[in-house]
Amino acid sequence: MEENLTVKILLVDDHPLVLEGLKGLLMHENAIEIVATAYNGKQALEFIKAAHTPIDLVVSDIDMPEMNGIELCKELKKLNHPPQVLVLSVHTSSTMVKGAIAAEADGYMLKNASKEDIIYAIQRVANGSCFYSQEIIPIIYAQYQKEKKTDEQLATLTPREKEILSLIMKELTSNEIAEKLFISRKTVEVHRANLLEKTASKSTIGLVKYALKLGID
Amino acid sequence: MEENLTVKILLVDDHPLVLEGLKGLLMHENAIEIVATAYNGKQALEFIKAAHTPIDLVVSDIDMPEMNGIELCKELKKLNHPPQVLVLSVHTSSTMVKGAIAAEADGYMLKNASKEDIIYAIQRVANGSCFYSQEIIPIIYAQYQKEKKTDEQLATLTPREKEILSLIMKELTSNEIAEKLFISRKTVEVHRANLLEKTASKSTIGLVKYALKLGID
DNA sequence: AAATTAATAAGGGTATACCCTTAGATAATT
DNA sequence: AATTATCTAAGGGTATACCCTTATTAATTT
Repeated sequence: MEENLTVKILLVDDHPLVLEGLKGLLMHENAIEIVATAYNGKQALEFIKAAHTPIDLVVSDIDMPEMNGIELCKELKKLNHPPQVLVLSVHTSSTMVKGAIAAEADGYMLKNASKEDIIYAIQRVANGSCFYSQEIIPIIYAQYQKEKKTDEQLATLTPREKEILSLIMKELTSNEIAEKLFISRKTVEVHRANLLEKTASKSTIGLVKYALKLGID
Repeated sequence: MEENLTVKILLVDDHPLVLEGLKGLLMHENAIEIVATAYNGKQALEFIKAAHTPIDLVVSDIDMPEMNGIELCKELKKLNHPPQVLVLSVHTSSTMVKGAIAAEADGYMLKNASKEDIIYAIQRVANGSCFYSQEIIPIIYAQYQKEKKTDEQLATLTPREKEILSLIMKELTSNEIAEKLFISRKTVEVHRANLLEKTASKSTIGLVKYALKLGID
């Protein structure tokens, strides 16, 4: 992409079988050159740092001894010219997916994908795009569904309560809220008490947590 | 999928040209039958509710008069046997994408996609899977990158401060924290004051907002 | 050796939050 | 017509949070 047309790849997986499988898959792609393989993140990182030929793309497993794929990705992205990183994993758990995204991985591919999908993903990521298995989107999706449920709980708050809650969130005291709304401090306190009860909070802290879940900030 | 092999589709878009384009694209797919088209969400919803033939898949634009695609999706998913919904949009903004996900859309496809991708997406969603354009994942991705940045801010908190912050988040008072940690209430208050200063918070409310951003809850 | 940072503790003071109860006015609902 | 929900207000009381200052100890860093 930058100077040479062939994409230089480093494969990282602690299972020799998987490495062999990937090699077999990519062997016939003539725009792809597998420069090296590594058995864990540490080994991969050392190779990249010492390499005379720059690596364009790292395809890495997550579960590995010494240094896992997410840590590897984080370290790689700290480099001056970071390679693209495609994470290849069996995990569909949200923590893994989030971890990879937070580590700035350019792609997250599930290992049960078809040959075609894997080749497609590698080519996409190698070209500077990203690729995420469709299966992982419902995981992020689940996150938003939680919010949706609490959306209905918000409906149980009266308009005035919502108004006061949003002022509380702006770090206003009861006195300041009273002044702003031209009502008594005592009235504000009644609303606060009702808010605490409705949200089952022990203190304003719980209230703030509740409000943030609903996107009030 | 359920009783008939052909997927019954309703197309929704306020631009006749787009409807024509979609029809043209899907015309030659013999597993697909375009049952009807609508110019906005309201029209589509009315059609679905009145239809004798159940609709398997609704392919809808977002920007439309009367009722937009996200509202339509929300309403559709409230039905007893909700159809699959594929949102088709020009928007790459995170609010749109999040909105669609929250509305339980089964797919989000960008309008600049290729013919093949559109057909692939429709078939995937029609089969009960989901499909999201790869381009939208970095949008959700951006969410997690924000967290990463604040991650470094957390490092400025001392271990003790982090410990106390997490107890504050559990709605414990200074007294309760003092008892738990076998230290004086006054010491806890010093830590609180330092936390407020470090996080530039006016009160505990700001502290809670800060902590939640970092995933402490 | 000196300086900085972190954790600890304390006293005094004010404002705020939260608990309790009671109660009037309005509007919507049954 | 009667009930219910909402918003309003108030008094009294306690606990908590937050402000100010000062100070000792230990560990780390310069």
